[in-house]
Amino acid sequence: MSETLDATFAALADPTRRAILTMLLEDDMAVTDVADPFEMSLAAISKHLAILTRAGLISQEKRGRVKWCKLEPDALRAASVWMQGFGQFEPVNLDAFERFLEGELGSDTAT
Amino acid sequence: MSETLDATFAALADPTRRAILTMLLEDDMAVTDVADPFEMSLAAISKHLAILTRAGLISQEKRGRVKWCKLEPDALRAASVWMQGFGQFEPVNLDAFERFLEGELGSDTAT
DNA sequence: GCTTTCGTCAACCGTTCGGTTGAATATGAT
DNA sequence: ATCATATTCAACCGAACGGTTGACGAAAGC
Repeated sequence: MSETLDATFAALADPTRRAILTMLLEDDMAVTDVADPFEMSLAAISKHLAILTRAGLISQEKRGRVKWCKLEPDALRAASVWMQGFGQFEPVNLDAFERFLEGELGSDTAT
Repeated sequence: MSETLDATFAALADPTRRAILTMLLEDDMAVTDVADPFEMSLAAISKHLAILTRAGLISQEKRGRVKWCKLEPDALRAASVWMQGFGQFEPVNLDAFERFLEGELGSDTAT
């Protein structure tokens, strides 16, 4: 359990990996497409994806020659709960977040 | 902001440091007392405390020859809010989401 | 004063991390 | 069959990590 937190927080400590997770929020992606926006070798991205997979934050499924990466947000729950234990701050500052979301959904309907 | 998250998550990725934070949940503590339950040199604990301080997760104040360590749970907000973003499964515009987070956390964004 | 306690600093050590390159392995397309 | 695409593997690199030890400075105690 402690090892889970180790792996989760360590995985989240890298900006490239956080960016990857954010990209996967939109949709599942192939490894090559994940790598595309980064100025870094495919092998490096492959390693980052392996770390995210080991932490359980994503899953990878090979279909044909393409390996699809899928966000597994449930893996964040343990870490989130741990942090809530320190919650002198509000669990979620949801007021602002919801206002943000409403503005978002109202203005940008392009997708 | 990205650097803040880097530092926060990296600081949280070590079980010793998480244990220290948990101890400080109870009360402020002197460095020596923090080190006491660990089977590790004082210097090592001192380094861990420096990392936690750099991440803003604790503050240290020297009174006399004793340096007191105090939990600063607000520093967890940035990380917590970031993770909450993965709990909401609306198709969010992520650029706007980033801007939202920056506005939310603007107070602690070091220059 | 001298000594003890508190804490950091500096140098070192082995391991892990984040990246590179080049070769290797599958699978798909022609 | 051949060629191209998708992805990983293996070896390597420099930097950072987590720990140790020993010396050091600053504040308290006797």
